[in-house]
Amino acid sequence: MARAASTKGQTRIQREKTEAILEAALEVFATYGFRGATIDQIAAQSGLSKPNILYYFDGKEAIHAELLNRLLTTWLEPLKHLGDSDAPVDEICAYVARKLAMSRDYPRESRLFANEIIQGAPRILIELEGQLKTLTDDKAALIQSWSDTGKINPIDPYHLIFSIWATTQHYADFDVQVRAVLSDKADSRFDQAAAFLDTMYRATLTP
Amino acid sequence: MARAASTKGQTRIQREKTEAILEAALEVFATYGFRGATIDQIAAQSGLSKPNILYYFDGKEAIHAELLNRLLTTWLEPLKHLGDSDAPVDEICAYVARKLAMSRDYPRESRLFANEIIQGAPRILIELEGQLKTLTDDKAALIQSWSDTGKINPIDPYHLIFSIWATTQHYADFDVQVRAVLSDKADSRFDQAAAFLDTMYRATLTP
DNA sequence: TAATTTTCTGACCATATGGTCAAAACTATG
DNA sequence: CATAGTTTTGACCATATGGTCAGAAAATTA
Repeated sequence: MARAASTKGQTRIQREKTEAILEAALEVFATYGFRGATIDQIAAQSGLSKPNILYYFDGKEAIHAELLNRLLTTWLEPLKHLGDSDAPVDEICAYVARKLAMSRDYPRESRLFANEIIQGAPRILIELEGQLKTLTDDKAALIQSWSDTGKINPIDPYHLIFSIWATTQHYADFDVQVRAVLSDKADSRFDQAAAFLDTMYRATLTP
Repeated sequence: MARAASTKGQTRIQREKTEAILEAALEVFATYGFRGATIDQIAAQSGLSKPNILYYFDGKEAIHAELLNRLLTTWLEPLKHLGDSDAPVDEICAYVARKLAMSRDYPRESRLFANEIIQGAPRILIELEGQLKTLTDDKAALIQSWSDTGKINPIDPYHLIFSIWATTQHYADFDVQVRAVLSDKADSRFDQAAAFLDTMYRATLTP
């Protein structure tokens, strides 16, 4: 029997099929949210049969859980890299750039996350109150120390972080809207965004 | 027979029940998205029976369509009020404040909209490419003119608008996350946000 | 108050959906 | 290649869901 959630002791087929399912599920869950997605859609998307999918995962919930599980780590990665620096403004702008790049390169992951949060985070709230809060508190303290020592303008570190999340993820989550508004200028939206955000955060933070 | 989408020539009962249904539907659609929401949930929420709901609306799609229809106008209202001014920075900051107030006062509307956009805006894309784009082009031109005449710092007006949408709507759409991170400081989140955003946009825009 | 119209409901239907299972097909290995 | 183990599937089930309809209940009008 299969159904291994861990990556240990898996056969080639197990690894391949599990990945194929998660890849397809990411697409489907990101587009329709948990309740709106169906196993049949994931089956169609992955080219596997429904029973075959349920051979590898214990159900719809389990697939979704595994996706969220893998996602959170990746998602917090850019923020983890925010470290102390002699040039805090550059450090924060670099974080903004990394985060924007993630919206460009992993839009589905961003939407999966967004769907979950908007709908009240029923299956990830614990992680938010744990991992996410801890990490954010940590980095907010760092930013606060820069603020206190006059290395950056005095601002609320938490809301600075929120604004960075909001502005960068916007380009993944609201991509259709961004494209609709920019229409012919939409192709270079990520480069434009990078330039704008860099300008904005430099202006905001530079003492 | 009922099923009037217009507000004309309605009886008292028609008006009341239609509103009750839309109110309940807003709650449900905002929380679960279109595909995730069920008529039974709307029935339970509104205290009406399912057939009774379908007596007033031609189906799930029709309820959702009516909600989106009413929403778009309200939603674009704050941006419409952005007019020419001798103090463009104040004008834009006032817009930010209005938009943030909408997130505070109408979080469900914000989430309804967010759900729709994230999921690819299948039933509102036309409006985005029409009304929304037209209005945004209009206001972007205004901001550009301020930029050109040196009344505000030179910035990309479209991405400025995107950033305002992103940062303000974030407090409605990602409310659970904001609360989880701020925990005990969460109660005053809208006041904190107002102060932070005002600081950020003043720094960004003031020449 | 009787007739007429509007509103509401229980019972029902067709389809969609999450999930199961026995057996078939396939793979790896002694 | 035979056997043991793994993977896959068609057929199936129970429940959920969008929606219908004939008639009952309530409201309105004559």
